[in-house]
Parts: sequence; C-alpha cells; structure tokens
Amino acid sequence: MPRTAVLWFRRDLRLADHPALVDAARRADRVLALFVLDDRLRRPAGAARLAFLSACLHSLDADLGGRLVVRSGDPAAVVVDVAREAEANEVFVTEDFGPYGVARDDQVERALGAAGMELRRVGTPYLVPPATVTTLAGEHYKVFTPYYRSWRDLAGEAPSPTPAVTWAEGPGSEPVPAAPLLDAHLPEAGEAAAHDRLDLFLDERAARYHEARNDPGLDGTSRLSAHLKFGCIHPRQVVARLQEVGGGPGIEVFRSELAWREFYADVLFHRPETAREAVLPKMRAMRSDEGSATDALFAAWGAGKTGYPLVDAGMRQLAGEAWMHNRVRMVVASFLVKDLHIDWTRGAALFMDRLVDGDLASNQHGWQWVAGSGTDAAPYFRVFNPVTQSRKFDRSGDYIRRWVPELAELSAPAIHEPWKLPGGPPGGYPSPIVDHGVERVEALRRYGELS
DNA sequence: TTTTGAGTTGTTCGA
DNA sequence: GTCGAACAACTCAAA
Repeated sequence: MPRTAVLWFRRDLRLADHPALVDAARRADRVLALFVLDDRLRRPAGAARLAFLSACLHSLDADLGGRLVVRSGDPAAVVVDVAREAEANEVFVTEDFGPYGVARDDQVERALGAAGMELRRVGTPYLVPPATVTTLAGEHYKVFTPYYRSWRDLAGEAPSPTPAVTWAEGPGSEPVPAAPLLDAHLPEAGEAAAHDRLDLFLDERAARYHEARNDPGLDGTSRLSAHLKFGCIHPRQVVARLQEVGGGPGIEVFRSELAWREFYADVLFHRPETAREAVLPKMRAMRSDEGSATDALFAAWGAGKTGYPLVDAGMRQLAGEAWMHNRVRMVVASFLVKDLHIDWTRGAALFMDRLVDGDLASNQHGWQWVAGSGTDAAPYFRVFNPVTQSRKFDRSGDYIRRWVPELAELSAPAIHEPWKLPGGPPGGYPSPIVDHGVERVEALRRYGELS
C-alpha cells in the first residue's frame, strides 16, 4: 500500500523551491495537492486578489497535470476529510504567520490530531521567518535598520531542489474557481509568469532600481509583489538570482525591500493587534474626522477626484491595475491621513480591498508609517506635499498623463497644478477638494494636541 | 544601569 | 535657484 501525504497549498502556489513539498515527497510515495477555498477569506480578499488567486490555481493545476484538488469550506473540516479520503496521516503546509493563519492552523492541527493525523509545518514564505531575528536582548526589532543588519546575515539560504513527485489522483475535486469579473488589468499569474517577471527585472531594471524605483512613470520596479504574496516565487529564489547578477546599489536596495516585507511580517507576528491599532499608544488619541462631509471626501479620494493630479493618478492606477507604484502609495496615503484627516485604517481597508498584492503586514504597517503611528514611524512633521512630490518624482508628467486623461494635453510643469491655469483645470477635472497648505497646518496642530 | 548615536522615502523658511 | 537649518521629543539597540 503506497503511502500518501497531503500537501495543503496556501500562499505557496509553486512547485520549485518548496520545502514542504520536498518533505512530503520524501516521507510518502505519493503527494495529494490540496487547495481549500476558505469562506472566511473570500470577502476580505477583494475581487482582484481572488482573480489573481484563481489564475494562480489554474496555472498550478496545469503544472500538476490537472491533479489539484480544490474543496471549499471550513479548513478544519475539509483538510481532515481530504486526508481521510486519501488515507494520509500527514498534512504538509508552509507555515503562515498572519493573525488569522496562525489561529486557523492551530485549529486544523487539533482537528487532525483528534483524527490521529499530523499537521507538519515546513518552510515559510520568508527568507528569515518571523521570530527568528532578535536583538541582543532577545526582543523583536522595532526599527528597520538594525533589523536589516541582522537579517542580512541570516538571509543566505539557497533554494531547495525540486523533487520528483508522484502526484496522487485525488478524491473528488470541485472545479478550480473562475476569476470574478474585474475592471482592473492584472499581471499574468502563476509560477512561470513570476520567473518571467524576475528575468525581465534582472535583465533590464535591477541595476538602476535605486534610481528608477521612485519614478512612477517608469516601469522601474520588479512588479513581483503579487507573485510573492501568493508564493508563485519565493524570496529565496529571488535573492539567489540577485547574487548571480552581482552587486551594486540597485541590487542592494532591492534586497532591502524584500527585508521590509519580512520586517513588517515580524512586527505583525509579535503585535497582531497592530493590524487594526496604532503601534504607538499615544497615537490612538489622534483626532480624525468622521461624518457625511468626510465620507464625501473619502469617496472623492477613492475615485481619484481630489483635484491633485498625482493623488488622482495613483488612485486611478489602483482601479486600473489593482496595483499602485510605491512612491504614489505614500503620497495618496499621506493625503488621506494628513490632508483629509481621515483615520489610516479606512485607507488601509480600501487598499486591502483593491490591491492585487495586498499583504496585511506590509499594507497596515506601510499606512502606519505614513500616519506616524507605526514602528519606526515617519516623524510628525513629514507631511507629503502632493505638488512637490509630483514635480519631483513625475517631473515629465508622464504618469499623470497615463492615468488622468483629462490632463493628457497639459505639459509639465502646468500638469502638476492644473487649477492655476487661466480658466481652471481642463476637461471637467476637479479643482482641489482641500487646500494642502491649510490642511498641513491643521495636521501639525492635531499632532500637537497629543501629550 | 547608563550612555550614546541613530532613526526609509519631507517641507519650509531664510540666508 | 541653491543650501542648510529647523521642525520635538522619544525610543530603540548596542556599547
């Protein structure tokens, strides 16, 4: 009787460099590939991530010769059922460190245990998993730079070889879910697509990444975030390729961005409540606006109709691609928090709903950094000026022209401040919904109210 | 325990 | 136009 192990895929939708797969293949003769459509994750995931996930699953299923078993329901019940049907006694997973994932996996582990089976956590989505890097005092790091110095020393692990696997013909599977209808244009999903993106980045962009990454009009970033989010590629594989290419400032800065992802995962693991609450207790008293007038401002921001071209270009890119350039994420976040005085959690929730790469740790802590409430937060006086940022980082105006067609005929520098044109902004483009100079002072005043 | 140097991404103002 | 200082005070991490 051949032994079967279950490999429960989650955010690790690839076959190469997959430690849980390596272990499963070593300990059993056949591996059953399972994905559980968890009802509790469908709503918060947002349509873009569900669509990308669907495409990842189709790609993975094709790579498995159609043997991916998909089931929907409560993981604690589904995983036990499938393991029973497969007559497996071990279920392998890549460890999940998010607040929900930790609780879910503990529950599944208990359910499996009660049925005489085991959950085996092998590997993680990170080069250096949460709770690995500690200060000399044994605490988790609260500041990025010292974290990064320690992280670098530990991040050298090589990718694991892909094992020969006999994939089990599963018990019955539901169809791989179809992608929800979507207005946004998503990147190609799946393991092969992830490696194509990495190749493109290394060939054309990595060497100049440290400069080009700040220009939203250039495609200067890797655009690997969604693939990393779903584990189509592991950061270990990325770093291995970076090392082949060699060094240089572009490579080094890009690697530090991978470290940011891991730093925030580490912080969220140690402080799971910070997905909702300010890291800095003092900031919980920060005054924010609410009510119908504020709701109207929030809606204008969400629709890309604030009258500030760079802010609107960013929000429209978010609608169009379910993704936003990092520089612009900071600008739109600062605008919501410091110009509109709206609580960062509202903006973060909208991002999580719309982003194809929405990662709870990076998203919430990125917002908190901007809001000044986070780990290693921006100092209170750092208020982004949407016009200055536009002139500095979208100097040519190409990014604005791409996403705000009403302004497509304008050239720089007029495009950065269309309300200053005689006759006002063209093409029905709105005038600014607030005065940045006024609201900046108000933001600083509110900060001053905190003890 | 105490001390010391440092802390992703900015803006404004005045010289 | 360019440049440096000021914008607070605090917490973190290591010595």
